[in-house]
Amino acid sequence: MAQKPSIPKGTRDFSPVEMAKRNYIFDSIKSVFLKYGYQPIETPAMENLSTLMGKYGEEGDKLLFKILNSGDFLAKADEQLLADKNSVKTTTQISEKGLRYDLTVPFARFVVQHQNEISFPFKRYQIQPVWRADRPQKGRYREFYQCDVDVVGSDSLMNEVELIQIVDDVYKALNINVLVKMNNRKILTGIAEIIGEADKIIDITVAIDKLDKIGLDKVNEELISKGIPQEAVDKLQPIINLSGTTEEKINTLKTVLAPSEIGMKGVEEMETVFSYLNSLEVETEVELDLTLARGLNYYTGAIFEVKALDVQIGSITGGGRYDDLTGIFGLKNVSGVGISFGADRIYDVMNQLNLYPKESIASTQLLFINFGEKEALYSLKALKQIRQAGIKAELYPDNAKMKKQMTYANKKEILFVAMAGEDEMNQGKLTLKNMTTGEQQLVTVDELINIIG
RNA sequence: GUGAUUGUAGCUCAGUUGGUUAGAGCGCUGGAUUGUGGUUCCAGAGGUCGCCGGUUCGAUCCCGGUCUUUCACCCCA
Repeated sequence: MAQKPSIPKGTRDFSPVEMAKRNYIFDSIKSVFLKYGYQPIETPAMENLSTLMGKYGEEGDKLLFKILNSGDFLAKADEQLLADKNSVKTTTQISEKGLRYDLTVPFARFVVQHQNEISFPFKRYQIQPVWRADRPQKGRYREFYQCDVDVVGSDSLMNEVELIQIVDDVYKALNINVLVKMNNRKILTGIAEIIGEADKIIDITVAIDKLDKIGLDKVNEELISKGIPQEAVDKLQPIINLSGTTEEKINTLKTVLAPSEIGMKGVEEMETVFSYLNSLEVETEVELDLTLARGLNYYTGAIFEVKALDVQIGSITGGGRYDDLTGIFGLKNVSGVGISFGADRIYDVMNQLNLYPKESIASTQLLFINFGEKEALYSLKALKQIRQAGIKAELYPDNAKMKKQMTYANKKEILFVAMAGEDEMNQGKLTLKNMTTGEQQLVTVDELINIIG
């Protein structure tokens, strides 16, 4: 027990059965991305720390996994800093690489670095793991997969509409009922403006984002504790409590936000997106939710979040518009919009609701029993033909006891077993056994392909 | 990072108010059945009771530390 190997906290192994399920999810998502003309890219697991640091706020810097420099990494470290146990400053001297924290920042780096090879608008998708040094919890891991789709180099709101269509397609394909929540950072900025607290925009959004979880009273308490005057909090109430249809909400916002130019711009953007969604008859429900804030600092326009309706879990997809992400890396005026599907949470939802089609997770369909060298060769020839017909089939590699071979088929949930011994070989046929019913019949290879395929 | 919580066979869990050989079910291996699995019956293997240290004549049990699990906060997919 003690000597047993283990894996780091918050990481997981995936068994063949789990991989079949995960691949079904990845493949479903990927095929939707491809259908809309997005192209895949990959970036390294590790980035230079200078690329990563400062992009996710102070909190994010702490959650980055840092990689120790190779060789005698302490040699270059400042002795005074070491003596002072100054972890933050020492880190910059002994570590210059880190594991990626998300796919968006590496993508921004990619776009800037390859700007001359890329023709804009650039539509890419990226499915890779990311790492966060967070404390693991349910649905929360230190290594998990993100499936990102982004468009950069286009301001058009058509992109926002397209992303929602993609969400609609993906979750229809996976058979998960979802609700899309949408908001706009400009509206939030406008709200902060009209209550006269423009500089407190982050505190305000972080607080009202918690409305669902902690309730109105606590949200107001938090606002006050962040130094927002009671008067401003009062002014905020009708906006936080905004209800009705999307149309009604937008109309209310138009009057409330009239004094704020940026706020009105946000309302206008939302109106445009919703009108497209209506005429395109997107089936998934899309709701305007002003309490949706998303902590990320770089969103500037639309903000999305997708929640599963039948399972209690955090958001399973999120994203938004960021006008100046590449700006940090020196490329100005390139706007992007994208969303990220949380594969691991989707996996949890799929498992709980057991939504996998049988075919998607089936492995071997047919097993040949091994009776010895001559028989195995005969089976192998049949197998070649059977595999060409697209049937997943295998021969048991050893001339083991029948019972062992049958048990193997059982364990692997193989539906058919084929037996070719002397009798069958003489007739040029095979005995095919259906493992569910127990029925057996003597058939030719062609007949077998017909039955199984 | 803060505060809790968990750890006994491959898996799910009993148990010991500190005392000789720590149990069950499932699974695994072999046999009944040397061309027939999933049912049944019989037999067997498998544990330094998470790890390190302390208290004690003696620790799986008590104490401390550490790692791991789960949960809340923070933050987030």
